[in-house]
Amino acid sequence: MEPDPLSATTPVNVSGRRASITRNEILEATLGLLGPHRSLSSLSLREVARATNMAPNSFYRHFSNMDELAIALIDQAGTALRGIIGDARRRATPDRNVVRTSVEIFMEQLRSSPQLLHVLLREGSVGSTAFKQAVERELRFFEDELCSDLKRLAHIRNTGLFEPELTAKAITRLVFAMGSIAMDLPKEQYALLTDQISIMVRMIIVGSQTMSTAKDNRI
Amino acid sequence: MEPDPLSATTPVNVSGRRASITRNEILEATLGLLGPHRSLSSLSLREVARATNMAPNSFYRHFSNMDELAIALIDQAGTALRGIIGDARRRATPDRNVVRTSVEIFMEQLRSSPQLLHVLLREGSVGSTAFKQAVERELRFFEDELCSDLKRLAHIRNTGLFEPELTAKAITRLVFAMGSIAMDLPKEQYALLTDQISIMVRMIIVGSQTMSTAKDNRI
DNA sequence: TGTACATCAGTGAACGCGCGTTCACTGATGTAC
DNA sequence: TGTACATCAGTGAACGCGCGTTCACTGATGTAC
Repeated sequence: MEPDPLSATTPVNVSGRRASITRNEILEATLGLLGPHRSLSSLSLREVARATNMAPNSFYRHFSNMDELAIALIDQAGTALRGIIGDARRRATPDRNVVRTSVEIFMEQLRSSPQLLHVLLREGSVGSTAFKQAVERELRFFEDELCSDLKRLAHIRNTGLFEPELTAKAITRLVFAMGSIAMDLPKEQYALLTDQISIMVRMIIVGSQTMSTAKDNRI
Repeated sequence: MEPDPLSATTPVNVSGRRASITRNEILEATLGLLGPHRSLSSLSLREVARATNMAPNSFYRHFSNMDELAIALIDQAGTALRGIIGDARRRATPDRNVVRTSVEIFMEQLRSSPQLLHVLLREGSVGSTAFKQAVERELRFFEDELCSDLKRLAHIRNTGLFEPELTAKAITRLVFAMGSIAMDLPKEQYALLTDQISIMVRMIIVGSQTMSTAKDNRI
């Protein structure tokens, strides 16, 4: 017999009060609210409170406003995703094509935890300045890591690379833009999109290599 | 002497009622509300009504809800931008580099009427399904037109093109993603961004050309 | 071990506000004769 | 030209609702002695 169905999952005192609320519980609950039609900037403080099963004003014990929560979530998502991609990169064998493999990992992550990527793919275009800067910062981390990879790869293969920073930026932004499209498509199309994105990335890399040896790169 | 300051700009009856309100007035007023921190999906019906200087319920004489207005605005923005780019393309001389010229026109449009581009650059990731489909439709128009251009260009220059559709899609998405970044930067940096975007586009095109003649395009 | 006390995370109740939407009204405009 | 009437775009007032934020309270937990 459960008088309150929530008490089965949440520790509750005799007074009916939540025993304790961790910052992470709030972040997790907020992630769970994100979806194709719900972005961080469209969430209300009270929605987050309901999802966390706490009183609305309890929110202020952990964050001073929704912007602060959003930024915490963006930082967390960026760190998590870079960790995953970094791990995969370090495990990558020279046998497999590195571009293809990386795009596959990215798409797999998109499939398994879309909310985490939602934060990085879709929140950058709206919201407060601090908000957008947090997303930009995370994207630049990706660009920097990718840029190192590209340089190392070019060195190994003994090919040149035209404007490595721009190449990395183009790849990052394009992959994230395509990932944003993917989020709205049925999962059956992920394989097709993985192919398409891989080809696109390959075009940029091949273009960069070719331009590094060309005499005339006037644009 | 103006008893009501608004009557100086808006025809008002003796009863204090707006003489007439056109659909276009509402669209224009809505565009004026958009900015770095304000997207279509964050606007309220009452905000639009205030900006149009009409009673909130008058909104329903023109649109059945905010989504309908948003879609009308997206269609209008897409048509307008394609017109501008199409004109410029037809006027382009073979002397000037076509990529560079097109990117310049795009960036100039971004500078002169950011609100119009805002609708296409930033509204695609949030909002209702119908909403996002409207943006996707407009972007595909761009892709199609660009694809024709690329094929024609390749034919003239007698170069190949690997996967023209994908090439066009990569360019479109990348340029729009970079344009979205540009909207938040001071205008002094537009020249720099124009350079960067031009190089990125060039990388994709050169990559596509190179891959069309390569034997091994495994990705 | 037991007692007194300080701290502070969580909360119920309340607030004022802007929101989307409805209803019935009004008065300008067009139409029939 | 004048009159009677229908239409309908624009509106004032009102509604119920969810919102962010505040206040004072409570009771669990840690600390001093």
